[in-house]
Amino acid sequence: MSYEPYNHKEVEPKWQNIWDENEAWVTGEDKSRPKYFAMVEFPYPSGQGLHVGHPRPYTAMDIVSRKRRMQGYNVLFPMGWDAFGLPTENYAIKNQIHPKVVTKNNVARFKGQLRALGYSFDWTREINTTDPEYYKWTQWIFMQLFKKGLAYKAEMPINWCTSCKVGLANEEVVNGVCERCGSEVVRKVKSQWMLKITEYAEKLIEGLDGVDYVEKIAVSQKNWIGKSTGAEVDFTVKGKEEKLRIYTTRCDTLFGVTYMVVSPEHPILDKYKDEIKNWAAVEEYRAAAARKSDFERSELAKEKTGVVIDGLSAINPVNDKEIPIFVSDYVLMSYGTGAIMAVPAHDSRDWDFAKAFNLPIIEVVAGGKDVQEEVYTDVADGILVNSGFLDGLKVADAKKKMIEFLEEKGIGQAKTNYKLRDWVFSRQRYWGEPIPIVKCDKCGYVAIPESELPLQLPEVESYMPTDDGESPISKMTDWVNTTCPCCGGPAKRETDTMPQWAGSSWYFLRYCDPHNSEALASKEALDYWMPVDWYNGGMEHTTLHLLYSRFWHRFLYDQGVVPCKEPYQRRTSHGMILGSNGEKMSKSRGNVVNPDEIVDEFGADTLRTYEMFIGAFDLSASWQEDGVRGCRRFLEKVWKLQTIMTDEEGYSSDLEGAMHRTIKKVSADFETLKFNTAIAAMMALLNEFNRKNAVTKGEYKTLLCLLNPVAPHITEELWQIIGGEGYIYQQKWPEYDEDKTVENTIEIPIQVNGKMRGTVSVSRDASKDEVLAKAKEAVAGKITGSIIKEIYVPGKIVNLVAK
RNA sequence: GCCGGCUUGUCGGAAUUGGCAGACGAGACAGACUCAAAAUCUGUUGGUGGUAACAUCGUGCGGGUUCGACCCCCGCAGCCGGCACCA
Repeated sequence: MSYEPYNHKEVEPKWQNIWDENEAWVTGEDKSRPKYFAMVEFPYPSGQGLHVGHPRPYTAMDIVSRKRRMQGYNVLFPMGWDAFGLPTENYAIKNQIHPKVVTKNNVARFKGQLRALGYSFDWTREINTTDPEYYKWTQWIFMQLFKKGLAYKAEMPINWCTSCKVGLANEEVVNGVCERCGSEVVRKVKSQWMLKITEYAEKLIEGLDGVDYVEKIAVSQKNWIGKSTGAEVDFTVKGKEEKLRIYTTRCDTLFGVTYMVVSPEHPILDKYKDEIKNWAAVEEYRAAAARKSDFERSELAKEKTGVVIDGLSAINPVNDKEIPIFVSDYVLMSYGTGAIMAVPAHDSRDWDFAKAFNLPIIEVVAGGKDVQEEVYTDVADGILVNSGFLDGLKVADAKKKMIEFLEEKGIGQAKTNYKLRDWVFSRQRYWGEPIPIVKCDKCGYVAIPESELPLQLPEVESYMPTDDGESPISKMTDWVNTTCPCCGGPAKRETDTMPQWAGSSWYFLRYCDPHNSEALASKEALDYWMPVDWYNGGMEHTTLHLLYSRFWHRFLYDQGVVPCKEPYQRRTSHGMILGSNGEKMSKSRGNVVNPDEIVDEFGADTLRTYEMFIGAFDLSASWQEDGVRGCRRFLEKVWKLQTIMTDEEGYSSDLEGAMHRTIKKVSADFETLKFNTAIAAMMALLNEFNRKNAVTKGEYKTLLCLLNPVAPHITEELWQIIGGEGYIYQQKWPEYDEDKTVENTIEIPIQVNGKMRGTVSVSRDASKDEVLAKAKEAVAGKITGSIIKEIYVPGKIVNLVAK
């Protein structure tokens, strides 16, 4: 057979064009076929273009999508752009180019790069969060949240980025600095739009039961929501009617309380200002705390600081003991009630604080070491002591009994708390969705009529936030001044915009029906396509994006807009691709690899194969150029098989088992994200052909079909060269026969006292006695003493225990 | 400090989840082809001892459970990631 060396520069564009002409990846309209909705996280189209990290998840889900098509599913595998965001805006500010233009250019670049990688995205369903026809529905969903009371304005201390001049959600503050720009974050009071995600805390926990998320993702969702059950207890302020309410998960330790702590923002301080003798010191402490971010206040291994409130003290309601009250920044106003009871014997933070301030430590759970020397927190099996009516009880029983007592006396009650906080939804920025609300002096905040959606971004002269931190839109008085939809009087539009998370919180719905102008998607489309069957994304989104989008989706379900409670049936995550030095790729480290160069030199199929072969999909992996070369070599060997191909359509008898085993392994590994071992299995099969120096046409075809999802261009070309029917992407996924995956004679390892001493060949259905007899014979000279125990795991191993 | 994850040859990484540790790839070494090199092909390749058969050690460290442990349990160290001292 004539043979030309493999030229990826010809073959890859050729097939990309043919797929386009054939509309090979346009989603089928036949809703009687079983559907499969596979989704990757849509990218933010940054100015840097695609990074080698992007193709890892895209290739993985492309493999799944291509396999599903070959299995006969109607596949929806869409792509879009999460295009609102700060880098674009910052670029616009710097260069005075409209962010719309910047976005358009970046999208064009990304799209070209993705095309060159041969992904089977259905581009007829492309979406862009900055398109008014898209954000019309983002605004519409916000409006529904507003109408149901889940969007509200609140004056509250927020995280304020001194550089971006925007408020950040707690979730967006990383290591005490702004997640996006790295500048210092301080606390500032501002009126913000908030979304009541906390109202959905319980539903968001429950929803995890019905879906298939990778364990660690489900765990981080739960930890983030942070449900805890405990009790609220009222302590009396001595000599006053005033009650100081605390939240505790350890109400069994109430007898061990030796002091109380309130957060620096606690209202009780201002209220009794005049009676606090050391007010100057308290005020100074508060001022210092206000300058710190939550993160700094919670910084590790920090010395406990605080000031005793001289002039106020509290009475422990269970034993009427008088105890001091401190103010300290280790207590946060944003969790619980902003005040705690301190039990130094059994809480390490309280213990540290008590040691620092020389406060008494009273043991109330026995079982640890001396609590004066060491805190005792792991009290699951502990028994209550020094605790009046709780003495002798186990911790769990003591909790129950104490709650009964508190409720009976009216001084406390059981209470469930969540760590989750409401979502700060406003940004004082230009490049985001306008919030479709006006403020009227008479009517307050009013939603604009739905018929006026989309509320489009006005053109502004400068994208720079104003010095007072208001959005640049606030200067557009023509746009800002409007009439109240309620009373017709003068009103002002909201000038804050939505965060980038908004557009990505529902995009999967739009993919189902992207051109619908009547609704975010038709009921028919949603009924058929939702939920997303498999959603893969980065670990960095497992708390923020995932939780926000689940929240919006669950809300829409409650409103009857979507047919299912949860948006994603299965969620997996991929690991990062690191530089060859094992560090994160970054310009400053000089270890960035540009995928364009790899595609140019080695081809898209090689890049795809390498990114899948690089290591376990969910772990980070470091980029090795030698590994890329190895994958190119593999593909070239597959290419060369055409020179040793015979005309037989079937499998040769000596390789039949290997063929069936490989089909089985590759099929299973693609489902469990073990792309690396799937490719290794195909390499091993190829080596078999080369060892024989022959491959039948039937064997070759099967290998090409298995490899096609990973390396679609070269396999398509080879399919044509060897005269396969139609296109390879239209073939059926290879099937295997379970019986043929098992070999008739198997090698059984023989151990003596747990150490390998040899192997024996036996037939697959050999009896235990037969195997043991052979085994003893095989290792006869290696046994000292007599055999006292014989272990045979059928088909696996023999272990002879001798003494 | 808390919560996850990780630690296996020279390197990237496998190991059907308690059953032959090191698949597959890379690198290195040797050979073939070549005037030569590259490419390609073939072979060898965890350490130690031995001509060899083979023996022995070996999955971060220390213990344990088990006929048998990379895998399970207890303790420790190092690295990576996340974090909101959550009472």
